[in-house]
Amino acid sequence: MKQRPNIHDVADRAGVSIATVSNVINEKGRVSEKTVSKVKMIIEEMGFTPNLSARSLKQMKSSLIGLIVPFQQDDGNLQDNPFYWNLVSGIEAGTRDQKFHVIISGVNENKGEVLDFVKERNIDGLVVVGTYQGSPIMERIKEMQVPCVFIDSYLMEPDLYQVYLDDEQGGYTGTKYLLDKGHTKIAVVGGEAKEDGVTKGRLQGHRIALESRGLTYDERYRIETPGSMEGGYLAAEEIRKLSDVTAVFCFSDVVAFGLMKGLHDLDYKIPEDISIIGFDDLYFSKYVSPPLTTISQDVSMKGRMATQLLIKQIEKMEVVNKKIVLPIDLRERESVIELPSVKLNN
Amino acid sequence: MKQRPNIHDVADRAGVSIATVSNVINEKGRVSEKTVSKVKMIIEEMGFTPNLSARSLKQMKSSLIGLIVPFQQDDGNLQDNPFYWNLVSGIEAGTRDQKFHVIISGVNENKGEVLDFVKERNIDGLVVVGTYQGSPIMERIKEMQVPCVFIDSYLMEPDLYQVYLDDEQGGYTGTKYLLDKGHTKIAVVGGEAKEDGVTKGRLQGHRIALESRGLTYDERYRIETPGSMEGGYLAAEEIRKLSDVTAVFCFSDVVAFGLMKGLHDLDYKIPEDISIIGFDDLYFSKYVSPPLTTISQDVSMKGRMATQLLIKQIEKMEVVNKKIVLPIDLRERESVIELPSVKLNN
DNA sequence: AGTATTTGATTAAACGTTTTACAAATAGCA
DNA sequence: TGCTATTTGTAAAACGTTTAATCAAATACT
Repeated sequence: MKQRPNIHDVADRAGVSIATVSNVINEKGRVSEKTVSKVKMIIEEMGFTPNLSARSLKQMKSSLIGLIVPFQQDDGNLQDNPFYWNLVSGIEAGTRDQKFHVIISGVNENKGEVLDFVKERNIDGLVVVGTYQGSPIMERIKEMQVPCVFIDSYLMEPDLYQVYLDDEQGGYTGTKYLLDKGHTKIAVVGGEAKEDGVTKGRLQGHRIALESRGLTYDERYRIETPGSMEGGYLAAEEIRKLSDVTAVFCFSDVVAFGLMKGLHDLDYKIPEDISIIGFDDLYFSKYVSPPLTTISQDVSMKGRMATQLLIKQIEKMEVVNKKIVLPIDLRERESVIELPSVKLNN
Repeated sequence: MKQRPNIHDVADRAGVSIATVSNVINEKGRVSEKTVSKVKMIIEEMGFTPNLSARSLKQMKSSLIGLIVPFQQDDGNLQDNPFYWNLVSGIEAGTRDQKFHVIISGVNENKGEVLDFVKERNIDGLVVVGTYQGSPIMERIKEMQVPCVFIDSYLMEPDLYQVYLDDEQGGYTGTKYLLDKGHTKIAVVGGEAKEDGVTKGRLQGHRIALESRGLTYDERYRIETPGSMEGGYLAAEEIRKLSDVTAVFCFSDVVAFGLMKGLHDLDYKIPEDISIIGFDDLYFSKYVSPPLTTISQDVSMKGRMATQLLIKQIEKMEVVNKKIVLPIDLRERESVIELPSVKLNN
C-alpha cells in the first residue's frame, strides 16, 4: 500500500490515462461529462490531492507569495509593531479560497540579502512592506523580475503596483479637526520626511489645512522622532519646550501612546492641558486613557487588497489601476478638547 | 540563453556529471577536493542556485514549516493579539541561517479544515499555537503524521513536542507578590479553565500560593471572561460587585488593559483603590497608566525555541526533552500598591 | 459515399533534482 | 606482479505532474 495516491493510481482505477486525470483536475482540455464525473468520483474516493512540488517543477511556479517585512536593526527580530500582525491577517485572508499560500521572510533593509529563496522556490509574487525608493531591497527585487505589490512604500515609478493610504488626506483631516476645535498652535510628531513618503504626505496635508485657514506652517513645531513608543516618550520633553502648544498631531498611534505616557509623567493632563490626535487606530487606541482620537485606517483591509492586487498581477488579469489608495477616517474619541474661544464662535 | 542555470549547465561547464554536482551541493562524500573546488567555482561563477521544487519532488520534503494559528470566530481574520506577532518574529528568527522557511496559515479551530496544504506541499513540520486536547485540529494533525511542536497547548500525551510557560509558577509568583504586598482579597480574571490548560495551570499556582499562607481559594473571586480587551472591560463590573477586593490578577495583559479601562470608567483609581497585576508583559504594558506590573514571558524566545525543537524533530536528531518549559519573571511596575497593614508587619 | 472537421482520449517528453547501482581508477599489500 | 579494498566518478532511473503532439472514432459537410 502506497503512502499517498498519485495521479497514476487514479488513472488506473478510473481506466483512463494520467493526462485525462490531469485535465479533469485542472478543468482543461477536452474531456466528456461522463469521464469527468467518473474521475472526480475516484479522486474523492481515494482521497487524492495533487503533489504541488511536482506541479511547481513542471510549471515553474509555486502558488506561493512571499511577504517581505523589515527587521529590527539591533536584535534579529521583526519590527515590533502590532500593525504588522493586522497586515498579515489581511494578507492571509486574501489568499483564502485561493490556491495561494503565504511565506514570510524578514529582511534587513540595509543589506537587502537573502532573497535567494524567491528564485529557488519559484515564488510567484511578493508583498513588500515599508521600503523606499532606491533601497537595497528594491534593487534586488527589481533585478529579479518578480511580480510585486508594495505596501506603504512611496515609490515614484508609475508602473509599480502599490497599496497605500491617502496620507495627505489623513494629515489634512486630522489638522482640520484640531483647527475646528479651536487649536492653532499645533505640534506634529513623526519620522523623517526625506525618503519616507508616509511622513511627507501627512505633513503636506497638515500644511494645506493650516494654510486653508490663513495660518502658516512653522517648522519649529515639527518634532522628528523614531516611530516607536520610546520615540513618543522622548518627544514629550520637546513638547514642553514649545510652551504655547495646545494640541499635538502624532503620525502614528504608537508614538501617541509614548507621548501620552511622557506627558503624563511631566504632569500634563490630557486632554485638559494638551490635546492629542493619533494616526492608525490600533486595537489599543480606544483602551488607553483617555481613549485616543485618531485617524483610522483598516490595516487588515490593506493587506487583503494587496494580496488581491498581487494575484491579479500574477495571473496577468487586467488591472484598471496599479495604485490603490485606501481612504482614511476620523475616529473621534476623548483625547482632544474643544478650546473655549471657538465655542463662542459657534 | 536560458533563464536560470541548472545542474546540467554547471555539470557541462565543469566537465563532470550532474551526479557529481549534486554531491558537491549536498556535501555528500565521494568527491575529491579538486573537483569540489572546481565545481564550487563554476557554481559561484554562473550564479547557480538549486531549484527547490525539484528537490522537494524527489525527496518528498520541502524545507517548509507551517505555522498554524487560530482564526477569529466572527470575521475571517486571525486572532487580534499582538502576542502572535512576537511569536512569528521568534519563529522566523529560528529559521534564519537554516534552510527552512515559514508558511503561515489560519485555521478555524472549530472546523479543523484546510490542512490539505500540508500534504500537498510536503510540509516538513508544523508549529501549532493554542489548541487543546481533542480539538478538531488535533485530530486532523494526528492522523496525518507530520512532525509537530505545540505552543501554549496543554496536551496530556507525553510524547508530543511542546513549548510552554511554567504557568503554575506564574500563577504562584503573581499571587505571592500580591500577598507580600498585604492583599488577601484577590480576584482572578481569565478564560475557561476546562480544556484551556493555560488558565488551569495559572489557577493552580494561584491556589497553592494562597494555601501556603493559610488562605483558601474561593471560587466566587474568580471571573471568567474572554481573553480580549472587551472581556477585561466587562469584568470591571464584576469586580465592583466584589466590594472587598483589593487586588486583581489578570491572566493576560490584554485583559488587564481592558479591566483598567473599565475600572477607570467606574471611577476607580489604580493602584490607589485597587491593585492590578497582569500576565505576558506586552510591548504596551510599560506604557499604560499606571505602568502595569506583570508576569513577564519572552514570547519571541518561545517562538525560537519551538522552531529549533521542530527542526530537531524533523531531522531526527536526538532530543533530550520533548517538553520545553520556559521560565517566567515578575516585572514590577506601578499598578500594585502595598497595603498599610503589612507595612506595619515589616 | 467520400472527405473534412470536431470530439475525446492517449503517448511520451519534459521539468531539475537525488539516489542506487555500478564502473573505473587508484592504493594497499602479500 | 597479481589480488583485493578503497576512492572517485558516472549512468540511469526515479519523483508526480503538465502539455504538446498524435490519433482514433464520431460527426458533419458536400
